[in-house]
Amino acid sequence: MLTQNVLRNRTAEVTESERAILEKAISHTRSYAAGQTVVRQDATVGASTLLVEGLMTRHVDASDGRRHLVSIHVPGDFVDLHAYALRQLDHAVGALTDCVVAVFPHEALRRIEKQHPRLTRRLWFSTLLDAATHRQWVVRLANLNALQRVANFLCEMNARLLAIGRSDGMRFELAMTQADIGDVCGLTNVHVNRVVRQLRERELCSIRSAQVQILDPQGLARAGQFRPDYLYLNQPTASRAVGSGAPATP
Amino acid sequence: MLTQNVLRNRTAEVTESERAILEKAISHTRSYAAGQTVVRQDATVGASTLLVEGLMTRHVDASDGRRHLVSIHVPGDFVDLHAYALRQLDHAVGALTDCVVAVFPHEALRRIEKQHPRLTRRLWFSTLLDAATHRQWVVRLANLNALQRVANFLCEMNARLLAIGRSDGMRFELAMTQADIGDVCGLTNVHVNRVVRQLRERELCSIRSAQVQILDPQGLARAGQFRPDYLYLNQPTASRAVGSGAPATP
DNA sequence: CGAATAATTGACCGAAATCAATACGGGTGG
DNA sequence: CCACCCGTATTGATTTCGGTCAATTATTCG
Repeated sequence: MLTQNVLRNRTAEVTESERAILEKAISHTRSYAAGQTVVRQDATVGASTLLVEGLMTRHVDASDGRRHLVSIHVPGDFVDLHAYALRQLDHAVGALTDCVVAVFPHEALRRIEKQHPRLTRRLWFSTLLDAATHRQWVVRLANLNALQRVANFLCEMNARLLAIGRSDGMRFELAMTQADIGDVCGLTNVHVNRVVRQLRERELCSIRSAQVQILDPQGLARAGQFRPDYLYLNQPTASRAVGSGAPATP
Repeated sequence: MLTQNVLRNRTAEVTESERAILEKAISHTRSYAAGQTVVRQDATVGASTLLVEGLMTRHVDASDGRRHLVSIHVPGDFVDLHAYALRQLDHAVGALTDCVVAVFPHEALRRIEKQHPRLTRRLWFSTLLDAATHRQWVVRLANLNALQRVANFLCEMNARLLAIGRSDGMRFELAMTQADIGDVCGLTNVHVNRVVRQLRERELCSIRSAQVQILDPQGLARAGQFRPDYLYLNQPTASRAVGSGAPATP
């Protein structure tokens, strides 16, 4: 069941029959090794990618060889669905870890668009949630300091992985190097390292060999000013809003 | 003709008949004074807003009173169209300058969705372009220094205003304070001021009483690593890609 | 085991923030 | 018309956060 996690991390849960329709739209699956480019920037693409296993990035290759991350994806994410409408991508798609993806030819998506308006709407909806995540990244980068950014990012990944059953809320695998985290948070690997140490010293969380152990969920969320509602996630269990939420005197 | 600029800044130009359909979906127009909140965060909204005149922001109100900008909008932008599908907003919408907006009740949009799939697709498309702009903001914040960020932002605004006829490519009005620019670029007002001075000294551009005068378009774009293709804009005239574009050895 | 990759730590530097004071500009009201 | 005010812009002095450079230690994996 390749689509087992599709949209599962999102408020709009797909039904069983919709899942079946999606399964039929898959032309094939493919594996990628960590570091491989899945879709080259500026390529005109004829298919969209559903991530089944692993982590993928969306990034811009800078002229100096650096890689500018704009997005990270977990299993169940439709990585480049928006390419279906945009035709041309403004960024590249790559495998951050070893990955398995399911490929949806745009032709099949076009058929779905014609025949299943309800499902189509959900797919579109998921692109809007991508945009919401982008906005969270903007806030993180523009307004938080190094420690806050890393804490915030770890909370985000915890929430997203929790929604697809890849985290129990306290512990999850995150196969990213400190340099990768730096790319996400706009920091150097060296400084990420220092921040990670601080998080450990403050007993908020610890990272050891790609395992993130959250010691103080509330404290980590507070430290990262993390508000899960941003992501419009299903919260299967715990961790609702943390910092009192928006007061906003009317 | 309130919708005169709608989607005009985008690749997908609407036809005259589509414009007429949109006009009919407007329930009323409204004016807002600079600084006013148009949509409060977490409000459930029943209408979406097309900006007709002025500049609007999308932002998160932080607990410390600061305002975290995630987006800026120019005339012709459907500011919160995505709220139509999301129902609930993850951020507030505000008037940065005095504004005029056209209000589209979601009921009317629902009618359009039923009867005009082609137009519906264009509207959806415009939300994807919002996401593309978000991605550009992420890159700007994560990877550029202060001078590059401001230069990049000015190029973005120039390109977007050019597309709707509010810039001639060399000069445009930008009714933002240096503190506002700082909110966009993740900088303090003080440092924005220093950067603006540098831009003037390097003869790239000058800003005087809300008028941006671009002295060296190529140089400014280079300084800001600006690539207009990000925004999927119609380029009515000049300024195609600047820095050779993606080489990407296959 | 040994090579490569990743993490860690220290010393030093530099970009941007902070704090603080001053100048400007344009609108208001006497 | 001018004086006053308030928001904005400007500039300097100082501090701090994060980057850079460099070396060392762990891990991982073939």
